[in-house]
Amino acid sequence: MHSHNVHEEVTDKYSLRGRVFHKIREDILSGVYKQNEELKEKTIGEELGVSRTPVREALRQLELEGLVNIIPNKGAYVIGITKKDVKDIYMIRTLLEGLCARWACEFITEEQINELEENIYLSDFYAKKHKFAQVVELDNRFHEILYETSNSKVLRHILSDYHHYLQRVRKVSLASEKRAIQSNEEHRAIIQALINKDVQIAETLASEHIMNTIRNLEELPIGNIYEEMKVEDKNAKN
Amino acid sequence: MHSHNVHEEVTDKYSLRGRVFHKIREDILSGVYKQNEELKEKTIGEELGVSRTPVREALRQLELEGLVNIIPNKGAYVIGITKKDVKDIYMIRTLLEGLCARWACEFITEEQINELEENIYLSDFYAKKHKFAQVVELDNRFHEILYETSNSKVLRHILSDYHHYLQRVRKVSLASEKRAIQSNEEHRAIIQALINKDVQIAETLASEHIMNTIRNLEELPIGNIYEEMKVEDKNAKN
DNA sequence: CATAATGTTATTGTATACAATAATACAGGA
DNA sequence: TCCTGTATTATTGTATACAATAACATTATG
Repeated sequence: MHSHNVHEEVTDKYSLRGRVFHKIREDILSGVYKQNEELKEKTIGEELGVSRTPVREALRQLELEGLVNIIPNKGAYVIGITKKDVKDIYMIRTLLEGLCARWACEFITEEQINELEENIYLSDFYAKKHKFAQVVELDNRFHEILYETSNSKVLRHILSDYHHYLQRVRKVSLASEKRAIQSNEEHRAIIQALINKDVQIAETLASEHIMNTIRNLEELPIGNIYEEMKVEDKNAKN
Repeated sequence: MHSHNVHEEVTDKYSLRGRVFHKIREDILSGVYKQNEELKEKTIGEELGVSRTPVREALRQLELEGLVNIIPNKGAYVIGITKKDVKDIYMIRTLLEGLCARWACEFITEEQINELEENIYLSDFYAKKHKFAQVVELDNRFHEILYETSNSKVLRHILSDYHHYLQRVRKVSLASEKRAIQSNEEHRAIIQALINKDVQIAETLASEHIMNTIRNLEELPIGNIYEEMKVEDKNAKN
């Protein structure tokens, strides 16, 4: 998950290494590779038509991202994400999104407000048409903008990491018109608080937005959310 | 900064790549390399007596750690840490250490309590003798144990990353008997709350402990804390 | 038959060779 | 002089070769 890094996301999407990195990450997060599956440099390299070198670099990075466990001289294994990880991340986000909104009150720009408002408008449109892929994409964008408005590289980065990490879960969460519309309403309320520069309200609404997401997830049949999240083996620490 | 990863710290300290990685990281965090300094694969490899390959892998990882900015086909540059980053991390930690203490109430073990109590006892001893290096080391250990007691891989990891990241700053912070002793008192109070399983108090005390650290830092002459943290160049985003 | 030793194979770890790209220096012309 | 184009050099990007290690199978031995 990430790199809880105080870092820019500079991993070039267009270099060979960057492409390999993103490809493997997507395949792990979307369940193509299963828990504990071994990722062999040679095999992956052949699949993607590249040599072992960029694959190795990508795997080393994924190790830091926490998605892969590398045992020296042995191999790289998929770590994946557990139910508890998901729950913990949502709890952490509840706090940090609140902090983000608090800071945003001070730094948000006219331009960002416009972009956020346009985002919600579009999202309503797609939600009503049940085009949930677009809704998820817009939700991504909404939060990314929000993270920018905090004016904090550190906070933006950690939230961005977590948000991306939960991509798969969110796809389920937003796949109903009711929740999608409700989510948009919550977004709208947050923006209004930011416009009013009402620090307390903004923080509370942003926190509650995440808590509502947790609640929404818990109301869904568990199987749907976590079906690809296999039980960890006995070596897993937490 | 780091990988805000939901990951195990598996980077092997004893493999070539691992050693190179840790060496460069330490050199960045301790100020051997300055802001924006270019890190050349060949040069570093020669200095450490290894080829470019492990250096490259290390640099790619440091990119994810947020300590290095890699421009494709150009080079790797030291990012470093700004005053604002430090402040932001402390703000984030204020929230997360509170959450950690809250969770710890449920999961802390007898053994962990003993280890924490021993830790404080020792720390007082060294503080009175003005052996501040040991005090810092024990403070590291104290917080690491605390993070373990949260029973959350995710939370432990992010807090661990931030804590390590601020190593350099904390060395200044704890370098007075007064602050070191006070810090120990705060630690003692936190443990007592954990023993009593008083969730509310534990959370508050843990949060306040971090806030006190910020306050303490701000009372020190700025130069001491940040002297190696150079101004970012115009390309820096935040 | 079970087990230990050994040889074989597969896989990762590291070094190096070559290709692609970017920075630099220099020369020529306006 | 200043600008521009070109050649040279330095550096990174990728592929590959070789070394070290681990996993596996096979054989020998009790």
